[in-house]
Amino acid sequence: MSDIIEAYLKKVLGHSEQVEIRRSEMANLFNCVPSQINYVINTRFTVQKGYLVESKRGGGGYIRIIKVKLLDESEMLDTIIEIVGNSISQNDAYAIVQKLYDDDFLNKREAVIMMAAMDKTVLGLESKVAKEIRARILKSCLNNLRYE
Amino acid sequence: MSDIIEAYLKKVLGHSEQVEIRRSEMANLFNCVPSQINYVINTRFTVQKGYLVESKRGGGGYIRIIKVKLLDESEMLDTIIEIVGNSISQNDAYAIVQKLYDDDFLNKREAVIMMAAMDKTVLGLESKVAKEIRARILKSCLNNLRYE
DNA sequence: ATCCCTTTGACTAATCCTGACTAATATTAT
DNA sequence: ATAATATTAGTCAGGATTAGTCAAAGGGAT
Repeated sequence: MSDIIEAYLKKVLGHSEQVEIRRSEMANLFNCVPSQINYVINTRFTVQKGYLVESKRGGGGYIRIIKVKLLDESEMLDTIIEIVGNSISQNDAYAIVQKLYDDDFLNKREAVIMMAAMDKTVLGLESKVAKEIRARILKSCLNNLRYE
Repeated sequence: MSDIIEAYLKKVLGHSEQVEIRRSEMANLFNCVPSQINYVINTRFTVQKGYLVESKRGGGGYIRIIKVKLLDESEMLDTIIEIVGNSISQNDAYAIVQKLYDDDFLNKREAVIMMAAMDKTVLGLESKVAKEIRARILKSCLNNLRYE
């Protein structure tokens, strides 16, 4: 079933940059529960695979899937994300950003922004928690730099 | 419906610095209750999105929406940092980043990085703490871009 | 028999719409 | 002047409508 829904969405995306659906309509169309649509999207339309997903709840709500072009560096980002893991110190995080800057993947301002967001005093909190949040921030930034 | 009203107002603001409406007339025009106009204004025309709203009740009453003008860069950053305060929701933070992008202070990648760092799921569950961390991240980023 | 992927549905969260009630301002009457 | 009335906008809470989460159950391959 998930494969069928995936195929349907990819067919539409074959001749269009994006597709916008109403979750309950899709569930009706394929005779499944609404949350299955979420499952398909979460497993088949990830950013690693080149898709962005936006949605809105409430009246006139929607789910929008957008096809994006992944950069050549996408695989390198996978490696770095794996290295980061679930926790990282400020020093280690800065070293990664510095490396990305040296390799011309980030420019000066981009590096400055990332470091500013991962600053020890900015995150506050107890060191262990800060390191976990920092890891999530770093991975989130890298994940969102995969495309265009 | 809210989207339609929003689009109408933005269209007028597209070729004018401000727009002045009469609430009941708008409600009539779009065939909705008057308080829906308030809803649209409160959710779509916030300071975070770069709008000021003035109004007057009683005879000859009105609602006026004003697009805020760009000041010089440093002063603009001060204003935004003041708006951020000690706590900010993801939606409001994104609106500010979007505004900075629209005004060409940030480019696409920079905006994407900042949003990625301030994502709700990235910062964690406890909403109150997340909002405080988000405010510190946003202010830190802006302050570090001041002299770049 | 076990493991991994899929399916399900109850519960949660976000957004929108509505209307009764309140508040401010202007106008008219005394 | 003051008071009463009319005319406007603001607030808020509840209901409706949509999507998200998560843990448990199902099912097929090895």
